[in-house]
Order: sequence, then structure tokens, then C-alpha cells
Amino acid sequence: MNKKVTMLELAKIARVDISTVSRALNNSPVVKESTRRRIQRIADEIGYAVNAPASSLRRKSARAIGMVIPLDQEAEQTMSDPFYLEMVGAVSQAAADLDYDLVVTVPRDARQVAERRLLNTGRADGIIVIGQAARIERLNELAEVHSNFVVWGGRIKRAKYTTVGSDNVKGGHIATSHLLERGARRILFLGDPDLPEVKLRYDGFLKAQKEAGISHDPSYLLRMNFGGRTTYNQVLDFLRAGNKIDGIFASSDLLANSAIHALVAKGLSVPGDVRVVGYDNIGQASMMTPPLTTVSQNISQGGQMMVELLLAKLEGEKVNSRFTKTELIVRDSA
Amino acid sequence: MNKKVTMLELAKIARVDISTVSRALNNSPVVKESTRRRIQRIADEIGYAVNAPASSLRRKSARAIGMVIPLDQEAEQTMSDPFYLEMVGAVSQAAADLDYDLVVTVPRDARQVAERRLLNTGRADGIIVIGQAARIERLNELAEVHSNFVVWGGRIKRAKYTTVGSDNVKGGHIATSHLLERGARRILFLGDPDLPEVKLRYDGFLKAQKEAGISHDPSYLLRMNFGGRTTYNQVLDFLRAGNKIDGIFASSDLLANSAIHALVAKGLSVPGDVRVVGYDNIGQASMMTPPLTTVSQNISQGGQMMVELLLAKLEGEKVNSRFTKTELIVRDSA
DNA sequence: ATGGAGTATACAATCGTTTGCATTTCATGA
DNA sequence: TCATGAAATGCAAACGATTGTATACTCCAT
Repeated sequence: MNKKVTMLELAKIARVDISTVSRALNNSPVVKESTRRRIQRIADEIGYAVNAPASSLRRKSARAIGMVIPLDQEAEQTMSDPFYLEMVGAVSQAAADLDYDLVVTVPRDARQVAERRLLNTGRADGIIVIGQAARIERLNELAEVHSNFVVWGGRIKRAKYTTVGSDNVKGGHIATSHLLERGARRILFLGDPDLPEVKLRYDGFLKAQKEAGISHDPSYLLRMNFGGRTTYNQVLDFLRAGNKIDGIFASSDLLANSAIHALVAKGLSVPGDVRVVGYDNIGQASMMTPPLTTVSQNISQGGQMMVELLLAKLEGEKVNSRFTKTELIVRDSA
Repeated sequence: MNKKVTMLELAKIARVDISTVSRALNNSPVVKESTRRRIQRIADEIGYAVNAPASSLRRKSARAIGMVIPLDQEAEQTMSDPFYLEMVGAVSQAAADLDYDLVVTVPRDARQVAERRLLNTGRADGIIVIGQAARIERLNELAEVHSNFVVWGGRIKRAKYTTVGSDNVKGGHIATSHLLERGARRILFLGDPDLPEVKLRYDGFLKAQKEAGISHDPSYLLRMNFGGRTTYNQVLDFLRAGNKIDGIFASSDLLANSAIHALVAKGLSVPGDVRVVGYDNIGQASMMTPPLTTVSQNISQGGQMMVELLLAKLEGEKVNSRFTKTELIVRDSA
């Protein structure tokens, strides 16, 4: 049904050797400019496109990068965080700019070794892994065999691989300072400090208050996972217990949204009575109604950095910095 | 750095011909069971994995399906809708189950012909396109050249390709009935009826009210795009203008969330004074605090259906039904 | 004219699998 | 023991591109 044009046919039409066609299409400087253009024109006319598998086989490079999005146990929850899709988009575009395709894998359970498979089968030249959470050891193992992968996530001492992410301590610091500058003194923290990234944000949270000379009540911390299924009730209970707050730093925008709902339900106004700052700057944040003040992770920049770093590694460059920071910005809604 | 084990080496170790190895790994019935197991064991030991490009070249099949997520102009907005990522996850898993990889492309502008490229280069055997919105004509053109693609979206008369999606009219009907059954009489619709899917939901919305003998005031429709950047203010203005409502049917969960914020800001309680129903059942909905009542599209099932349908087409089966419906469920928060 | 330095193109090997066909191995019955 | 068919394995030709090396072609200086 589908006519498969091969390079050989194209060569015949152009009355040159197939090797010349190949060089022409790959912009080799040795082919004369006029021939190159002629060949290119014919290619467009007959709708020829280089066969990827053949090219990959010969080149020993798939011109594709793999992306692994682990979901661990709480598949549903993690999945629903818009952050991930924004990252897929950012990486896809950055890859496309460099003429690479993106092979996405969403391993069902963490035990799978999706990364290894992608690399060993030669389907991808390198891998981008989103999030390390509970997989640090596994990634360390992988690092001993393959070096061509980059991980999105916070900087972790014992990680033996290249990481890209924002400076979470700084992010927590910025968010908290934002609240302090606006007069908040009794700030509640939302998130699970057992998660590495959240822990760092919490550190920044504490640091900012210490610097400002504010004494922080350690009970002003509500542990909850990223999903936020329980956030609403937890916050409500916290308020009902008589705790007074004038600020909330939520470790994700999802949690912030839920928290705002709870505050309003309790008759508090945002940001009148309580100021709320989120984290991530998922695209939704800016349209969240009212817009949410959040710490931006510049996801698009992060995706681009990961792709560039990965390709640099593939080309054998020594990537000296093991950790690269993306920009952080407070997007204020006020 | 990376030792590349080839099938030939594996064959030597196993002291058989490379062709036997190939057949063994592909579970050909002609190789003796004992040899098959022996070869498999050795393969595991030395960590051999079939080289994908070579296999694809020879087989003339990439064992990969492409997924195109068009973002049109309002890239940001569309992108932030969690629906898309859930779909990526669903398709990825369905594909993985059938041993296919997933190549994701997020074309920057709608003018690109990402689908064609993926197919022509042989990088993907078939394509899944998410959303048709403004691209119906382009997809119709594509359909004349390639038949191996499936589109997610509402059923549209002039579409000449295979579509999978939920029954949007029915969905709108279900949502509206849900509100009516609970006593709502003055229901506001949120969404842009210029979008095909939304139009159908609106039709269902009208139909349900007509059946119930409720006269619907056509001014109870706030046009807004999926992004929902303006939803909060639009709803607030609508209320301030003195319009009374006791129900809202939002054509997406994002809009519903914004609407709830606006209602609460106006001093109305949800669902006490106004009942709100969303659409999509993005994972977030159930944890949206308070949980949102929404019409579920069963995204996971939808993704699976698309993959199965696509593979059936690839195998030449005549896919008779041009439109396949996924299940619809009202997830009630009450 | 002719040699030589470039420049442009052609030849042919190769990448790692899969698969049609030929060949060997094996068990079985005569 | 040997022919015989079936079962298991081996041989070799693809698949469609890329690339090192060899050849042909230009153009100019002698």
C-alpha cells in the first residue's frame, strides 16, 4: 500500500551514486553545492525520507534519546502532577531542535530496568530519567555500567550520576523570604520531608527563618505526599485545632491549591489573612484562579539543559559539573 | 567503553549458528526447546539484547508507535492540562504490554507534519494523534496517504480517519442530569463551543435540560478556552451582574476548579449553594480538595483501545468501526 | 600537451538481524 | 543395517543506509 522510496531510487533519478546522495543529504562539504541542491529538490519531490533503522544501524546511533518517567507505587498520584508532562514537552522540543527523537517509557513498577533496556537495544543513545526518589541505589548501579544518562532531581550526595535540577534549598529560601517580607511570621510547611527534594526545600525554609531571626515552631509542618489527597482535611484539622497561621509554604502547587481551598472554607482570605506560596510553577499555577504565587523551576530550561548535557556526554565530553542548576524565579500573583 | 555484545558472539558461545539464536530468541517453534532455553540462559548471563535498529531494518518494522501531541498556538495552556500526560502514560503502558516502544513528538507549531515524518522514516509503524481540534483537514490529507494512524477525539462527520474517544454528547447529558437530579435548575455552562468536543458536550447539556422540561437560558454560557486563564474573573463578573445560578457544568476539570474558587470568593458554598460538575477525571480531580464531581473519560482504557486498534490496523485487519467509545462514569464526590 | 593538485563522484564493505532454503541429525520401521 | 521422513540446525542473501578509499574530472602552470 505504501510505496517505500529508497535512497537507491533517488540516486538513479538524480543520476549519481547512492553515496553521493547520502553525503548530499547529510550536508557533507565534499559534495558540490549545486548537486546537493538538485538532490535535495528531487528528494522533496518524490517525498523521500532517510530510513531511520538503516541509518541507525550503520551509524551505531539511533539519534534518539530515551525518557523514563518512573511512577513508583502511587502511580496515579505522581502521574497527575502536571509537572511531568511539562517536562516531556520541554525535553521533546529540546531534542527535536537537535534532530533527536524521544522514546518515552513509563515503567509500570519500579523494579523494571527500562533504562538498561533502552540503552542495550540501541533504541536510544542516552537516557533522561525524571525523578530519583526511591531509586537512587538502582541508578547508582546503572551508573557503573552506563554513563550516558542524566537525572532530573535534587542534588544528593551519594548519587554517582549526573543530575540536573533546581537548587531546592535556595528555592525554599526564596519562597520563605517572600512570605517573611510580606509580614508572615507563623508559617506552615506542607510536604513530606522524607522525599529528598522536599527535604531540601524544608532546609531552605528553616534557614530563611533563622536568618530573619524568627523562631520556627517545628510542629508547623504537615507531612503529606505529593498527591495531596489528604491535604484539604489535614490543613482544616490543623486550623480547627486552634493553630494560628499567616503563611503557608507548600512544597508543590498541587498542595498549595488544596490548602487554599481549606483556608477559604475556614473563612480565611488568601492572601489577606494567609499568604500561600507553592512550588513548581506548573503552567496551571498562573491560571489557577486566583493565580498562585509559586517558585518557578523553569522546566523548559531544565529540559533543555538535560538534553544538551546528555548529548555532550554522548560526544565524550567530560561533563565536569555533576550538578547543574536551573533558574529559580518567584512568580508573584500579587 | 560499552561492550557491545552481538548475536554472533552469543552464537559462538552457544556453539550454534546465529540463525538458530535468532529463532530461539524469537520463540520460533522450530528450535528445540532445550536449545532455546540454553540460548536464552546464555543471553541473560552475558546481558545480550537484540539490536533494535538492525532488527527493525530487516523486519521492516520498528516495533514502535509514534504519539503526536499537538499544542497549536496556546502551547502553554494545552500543555498544562494533566489530561495529556495521563494519556501518555496510558498509551505507553498499553504499548509496552504489546512489546512496542513509544516515540513521542510534541510539534512546536501545527504546521509541522510530524506524523508523516515518523511514518516515512520508519521510526514508527503507526501513529496515535491526540486531539484534532483545528487539524481535521490536515489529518484528512494524511489519511489519504497513510491509514495507519488513530486519533483521539470526538466523532466528527467529515473526519476520514479512525477516531477513539468518549461519547461527548452522552457525557454532557450525564453531567447535566447529575445536576438536575440534585435539584439544580439554573445551570451555567463553561467552555468554548467552537471546539468540536466541547460543542458535543454542550449539545448533551441542552438535551438533558430539554428532556427534563427545563427551559435553558442561552445566556448561561460563558465562552472560554481550555486554558481557563480568565475563568475566575468571568465567573465572578457573571455573578456580580446579578445572575443567579445553582449549578455549573464545566467542560474541563481545570475550568471547574477555577469556577469553584470564584464561587467561594463570592461567598457561595460548594456544593451547598451551587453544585459543580467537571469533565475529564484527570487524576487530580479526585484529590482536588474538596474532590470534584466529574465525568470520567477512562483515559487508561482509551489509551489501550487506541493502541490495540492501531496494531490491528497494522496487521491489515479491517477496522470496521470508525469510531470507538470509551466508558463514561460519573465520579461523584458527594 | 602534460603533470599535478584539488575537487567531485563512484565503488564496495559494513552495520546486526531475520528468513527462505539447503543440509544435517535423528528416530523409526522395514 | 539402511532408507525415509521429520525435526533441528546451518548457509547465505537480504534490509537501506554510511564511509574509507579509489577513481575521474577540472583547471592551471609548465
